[in-house]
Amino acid sequence: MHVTADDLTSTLRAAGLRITAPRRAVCEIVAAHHDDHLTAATVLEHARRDLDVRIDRATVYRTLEALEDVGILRHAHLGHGPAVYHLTEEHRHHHVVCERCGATTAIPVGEFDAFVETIAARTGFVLDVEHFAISGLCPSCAHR
Amino acid sequence: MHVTADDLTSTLRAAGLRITAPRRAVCEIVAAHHDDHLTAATVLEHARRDLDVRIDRATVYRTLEALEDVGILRHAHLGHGPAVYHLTEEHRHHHVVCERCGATTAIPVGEFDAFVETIAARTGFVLDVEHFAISGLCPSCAHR
DNA sequence: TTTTGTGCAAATTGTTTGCAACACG
DNA sequence: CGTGTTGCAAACAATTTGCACAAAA
Repeated sequence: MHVTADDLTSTLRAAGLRITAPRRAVCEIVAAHHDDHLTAATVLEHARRDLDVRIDRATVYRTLEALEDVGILRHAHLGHGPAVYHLTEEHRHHHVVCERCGATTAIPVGEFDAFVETIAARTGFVLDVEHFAISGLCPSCAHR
Repeated sequence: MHVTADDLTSTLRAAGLRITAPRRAVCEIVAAHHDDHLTAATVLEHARRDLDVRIDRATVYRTLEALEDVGILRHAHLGHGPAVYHLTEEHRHHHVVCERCGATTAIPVGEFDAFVETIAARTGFVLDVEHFAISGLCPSCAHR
């Protein structure tokens, strides 16, 4: 089963944080859209539209940050534009973004393993390949 | 020998662009700092300090863009913060940036070849690994 | 009732754009 | 001279911050 809004709020509470209406709303949205590319703006939108709650954008950022601090959420940068958030548990693929048309494609994590290990062996750096998407040209844009 | 400021201005001129004082200054700076991590702000700084020329930031961006359009310059995003520019000719390595302390390390291009080919074979995407730096933890930050 | 969290508004950072004046070719 | 360029100032997008007020625990 997937992570639920309650899982998220409990984790926040366990970390000594208070559970407020805005926080609960953000948790619900994050849980409900675990496989989307959630941005802070999207969360705000969902709060207003789906839950009919109006939260300030600063609060959205702060709540997302709290969830990240607690370890259940992460954000990634897919090219330019806003950061996208995803549950740590759910993220089982990386992204490649077409720098011309913006199309994104998912790449299974395993595809990166050999590469990450090579770099670790050579440089000592432990890569976090998913934090910044890799740029490139999608098949159709590449044909030009 | 390295690319000179004249090489840059000639290329611009060959593309039908006019050579103006600001453009010449930017070309000189780019040529002189071919192995640095030049940002638009840095270019501006050098223009003012080293060349005693005051260029507007919009002009710096436009000139850098012109150089990119002409194919002799590229920019990359090393984590957050401003884009860094480098001569196409000179760029013989990629970067990995420590997400904790910001340290960057260079990785020879060859290190990526196998990976880029695997992705191309599997997805048809032609990766441009250098456009967005890869995030990670440097050896010392990783030990925590 | 004492912290912690919220909304609001303003600040920040990096980059882009509209436009009138300007100058290369 | 005429079109490409510049500087300026304002617009932008994403995110952050300061602060008085509100509300969890």
